[in-house]
Amino acid sequence: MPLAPLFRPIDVAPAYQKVADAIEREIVNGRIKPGDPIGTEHDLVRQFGVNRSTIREGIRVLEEGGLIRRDSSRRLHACLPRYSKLASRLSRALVLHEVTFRELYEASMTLEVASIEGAVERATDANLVELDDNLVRSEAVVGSPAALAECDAEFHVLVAKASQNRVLQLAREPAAQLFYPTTEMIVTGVAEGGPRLVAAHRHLIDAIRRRDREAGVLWTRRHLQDWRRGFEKIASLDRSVEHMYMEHAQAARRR
Amino acid sequence: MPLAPLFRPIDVAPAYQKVADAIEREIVNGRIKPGDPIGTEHDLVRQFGVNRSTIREGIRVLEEGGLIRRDSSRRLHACLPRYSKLASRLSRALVLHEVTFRELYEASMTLEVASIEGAVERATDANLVELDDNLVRSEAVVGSPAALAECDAEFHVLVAKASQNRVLQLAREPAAQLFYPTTEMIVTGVAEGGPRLVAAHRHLIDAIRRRDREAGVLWTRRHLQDWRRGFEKIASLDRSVEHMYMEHAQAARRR
DNA sequence: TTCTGTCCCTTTGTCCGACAAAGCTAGAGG
DNA sequence: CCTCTAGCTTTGTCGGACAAAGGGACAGAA
Repeated sequence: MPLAPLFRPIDVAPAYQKVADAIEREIVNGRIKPGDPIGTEHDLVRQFGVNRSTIREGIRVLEEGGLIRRDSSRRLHACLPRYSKLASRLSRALVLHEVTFRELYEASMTLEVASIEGAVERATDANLVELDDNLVRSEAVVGSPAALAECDAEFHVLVAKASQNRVLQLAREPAAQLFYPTTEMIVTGVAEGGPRLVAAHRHLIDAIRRRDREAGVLWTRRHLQDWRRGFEKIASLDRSVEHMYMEHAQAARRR
Repeated sequence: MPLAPLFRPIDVAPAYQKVADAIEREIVNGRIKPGDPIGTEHDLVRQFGVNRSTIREGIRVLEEGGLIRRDSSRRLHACLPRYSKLASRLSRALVLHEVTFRELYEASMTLEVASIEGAVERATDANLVELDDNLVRSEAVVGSPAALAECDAEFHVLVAKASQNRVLQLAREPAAQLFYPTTEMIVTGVAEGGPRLVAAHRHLIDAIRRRDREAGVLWTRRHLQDWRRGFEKIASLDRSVEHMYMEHAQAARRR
């Protein structure tokens, strides 16, 4: 018979973890604001009363979590975690969990439609300028799959941004990052892929400008279905996202 | 006139970063599989030819990224990043970016509807057993706001799980984590809140069991609108998520 | 046999001290 | 007032050290 649970496990976190937690707490509850400097390592050594090596391990944890950064002069300061970095963590996780392209497609259908709906409703003139600019650049590289795929990824980021909904913006990003490399492959393999992609973007911008929700949703669906048709010429939707796709996300994260 | 670009910038990442990158690469591209042991710190010192302090800093980075863990005996091994941990990173970021409850509500409306649609279409018997079990436990604690809020959070995780779409599962989690504390406040403040919540869950399970998509979407909408009405009795939807809400997520992550 | 206590080796967490390289600062010199 | 150089500071890395805890092997007790 197992023992009755008389004691709860004791909290014995290593010192570096406690250092990280302490600093994190100050940032998350707002006592340290984004941009505020954290002291030097030596300062932290004095404040926490532990060795510099221990402090440094704690700093690594916070740095990886995106809560603190070193500016150009390597001084530490608190900062707002950046979406693209967080999203690439998630993309990495999705790859490791071997999600299928079907899951990506289905989730993106939902998320991109929601994005366009928000954009149609709330896009500002500044958003439209960015989108127009993206369209011009896309048209210029319609013959170059890699560059076009990059423009496509940026386009959808801009649409999400135009929705003014940061939760949505963040939620769609991981899946979108995994789409990106396949777009390049599809545009390469399917002759009319590039022009169709740019045409869809044009219709989407138009829908946003006219605040025409129906058209926005319609063209988003078509755009994604185009991706799907193109993808299915190359592979099955039930294939899991493969490891090699991560290399794009990795390169993006390092920037 | 600027110099012709004769040289590319040299990669001058610090050693600990290179260590982390090297190990990450092996895990992400599949040469090290989840569960595989990483060597001891001493092994890594030998392999990379750097000091143990440097190795340890690299390990912290990977640990925080969720790519490696220490098992009960503190030995290192690769592992699959856990959704709840990643999601709480995102929740933390959303709090720091001071997103509004309106953004949360709008995004969740999309994500939870998509979840239920997937669940209605693909839920297995095992999923239904879990949901039924959750319902029973919810009914038992309908008078206790904290416990009920926890059940509610779990319920929606289970629905997302039943959708069999892990991308969706991951995408909805950050917003859901921020909902959780407010649910407790609402159930506390609004008398009929608890019973209505449980009733909605019952209808949702019923819709999943009958594979009735319309009903599923309808009751998800109602459920969320209930939350919204309850929330608006307490505060404005345009208020930003506040720092104190993070404490729940923090506690969850530490587990 | 099965459990327990002991000894030893390994591994981790932490500490100390040190040093080169790069940034920053302030005073010297124009 | 501006520039340049000589410190001082800070970071990244190194080497070595030690206590605590885990794991394994082994002997003795129930």
